[in-house]
Amino acid sequence: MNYWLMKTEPRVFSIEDLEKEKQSPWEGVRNYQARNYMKTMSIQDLAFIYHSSDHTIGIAGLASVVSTAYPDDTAFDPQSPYHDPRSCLNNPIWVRVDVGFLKKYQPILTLSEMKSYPELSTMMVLKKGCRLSIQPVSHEEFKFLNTLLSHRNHQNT
DNA sequence: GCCAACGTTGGC
DNA sequence: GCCAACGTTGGC
Repeated sequence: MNYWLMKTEPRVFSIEDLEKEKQSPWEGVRNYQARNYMKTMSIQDLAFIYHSSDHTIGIAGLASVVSTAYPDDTAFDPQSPYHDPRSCLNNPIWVRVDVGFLKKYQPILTLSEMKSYPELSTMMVLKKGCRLSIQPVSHEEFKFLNTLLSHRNHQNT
């Protein structure tokens, strides 16, 4: 089993949206490195959902990977904001996976709080200028985060 | 809204 | 294959 961090702008798609929909395609990834990571995902992998470009930035929830990668057909749709004319049905460039809602973290584990833990200093998302929207998370990082987050959620529910 | 850091494009 | 110009990301 592998662990991931998946970025989203909550104004476009938030953890609340995923909670409502229970399951959703993770579409619109248009970066080769992120795509390649998605292609290596397995069912039951776990992914932190990270809210970026918002007034509250940080880890907002947890999702499970519920499908392996398959063609992202939003690339074929001229009406879609994710349209890419280079990608065609018989030779799709872009893929997506489906993710299922698991948890919402309240409050969000903010970026600035994450920066305060030396255990998380290796995380890609904390590296300055890292724009990769799908990031691998190490087992150690996951373990630390999971412990931290379940403790926090306990205190608040 | 600003702007640094990054990824992509395209001329050569 | 190099690299300047450009568009985008994302924290602040």
